Amino acid sequence: MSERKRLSAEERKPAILKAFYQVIEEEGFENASIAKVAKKAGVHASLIIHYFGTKERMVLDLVDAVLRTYADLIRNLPESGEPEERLEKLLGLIWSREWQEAASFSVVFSFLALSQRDSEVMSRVRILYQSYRKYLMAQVAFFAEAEIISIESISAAVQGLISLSEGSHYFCRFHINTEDFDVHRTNMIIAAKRILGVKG
Amino acid sequence: MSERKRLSAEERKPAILKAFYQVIEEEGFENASIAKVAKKAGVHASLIIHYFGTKERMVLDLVDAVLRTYADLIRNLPESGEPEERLEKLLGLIWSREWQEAASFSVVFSFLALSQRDSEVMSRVRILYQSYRKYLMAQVAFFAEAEIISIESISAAVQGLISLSEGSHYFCRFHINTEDFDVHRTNMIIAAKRILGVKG
DNA sequence: ATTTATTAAATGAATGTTCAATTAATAGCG
DNA sequence: CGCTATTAATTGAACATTCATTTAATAAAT
Repeated sequence: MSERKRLSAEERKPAILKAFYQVIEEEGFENASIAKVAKKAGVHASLIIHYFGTKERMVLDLVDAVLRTYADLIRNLPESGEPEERLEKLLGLIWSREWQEAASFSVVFSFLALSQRDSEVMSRVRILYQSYRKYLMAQVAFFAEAEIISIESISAAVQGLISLSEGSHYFCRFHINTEDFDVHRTNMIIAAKRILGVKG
Repeated sequence: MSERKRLSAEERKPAILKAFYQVIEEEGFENASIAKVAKKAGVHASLIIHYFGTKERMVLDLVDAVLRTYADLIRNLPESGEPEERLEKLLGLIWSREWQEAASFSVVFSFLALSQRDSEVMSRVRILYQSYRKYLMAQVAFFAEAEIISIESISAAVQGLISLSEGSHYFCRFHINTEDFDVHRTNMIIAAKRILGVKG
């Protein structure tokens, strides 16, 4: 409840975006009005317009921020190390709690729905997946080269991996119980290894 | 542009829901107002309130309708036949165009986002997944019994299958090109067979 | 004659946005 | 240092629209 005021634009804008994110999480994208965001951020509604111009642009800025979270996760995936360890580390990270909780389900799904109508959002999401795909292609090629996996096609294996991980992260909440997360993780890593044809 | 009027409640309500669905698809859940739905359905806004009481209930009715679409797909999955054929048929149906296009991405994702705040929606979605899971458990058990697959745990395999299929249906649009759908389908069936340890 | 479908008109609250006013920090200059 | 001019952050009040919903009236079918 600190009544701090007079922040710089550089500090205020992220604070507003954070408030926006929280409002979406709590009340849904369809109910996240500028007035509510302003209240949550502790500023006047017109300040939001002053900084973002329109609500539309604020949405786009939040989309960017959320996608950046995922881009950072991908950027921190292992690029070096011995084949076996690297593979273990990779799968461990994809099914880590950090990935699972990188962003609110509610927010992400609203943005993915939005991507179907908004070509700006769509293209940004696609760029993200492209980098994920590119990274996995390189790694799977490396694992195949090292002969610790057995696959027919690199791109097919990568498609399988991405689909499994996305489905697993977003839909497991509906078909497993909350306390089964650890079991689920283990199961998914087993499934991933099967898709990759991990030897041994 | 037929100016048909005076439908029975039985006919009008689904017509309104269809219009609602279309408005969500075109303009997004957050912009789907009663006024727009009324215009699309060719009726007065107050008629919508008359039939559904509140917008909230109309949303819930549409959620039900969409979930019923998926429930019907699950209900029509094979329950009999020789093991090999049945497995092929099952995977073919999961990755059929019918499943892929069962409902609009935009609508489904908005509803899944909604499920995070609305316990009514959440419980209905979970019930659907439960029936999907139950069906797959029985089938996978059958395939294992017939020894055409090799798995450690039935529930782990089923979790893998569901995750793969969901991830594949919803996220493939972001990491593959539109014209690659057939290749994608093939790849996913291969991945599914690996998860199941299909022999031969 | 009664029920049912449908509209008309009006409601207050909330929407995103504009523009001018106000306050606080910063920089220039003696 | 201190005074002042300028810039930047923030608010206030008003805007026309749109929102979901209510109540009463009308039209058509039974």
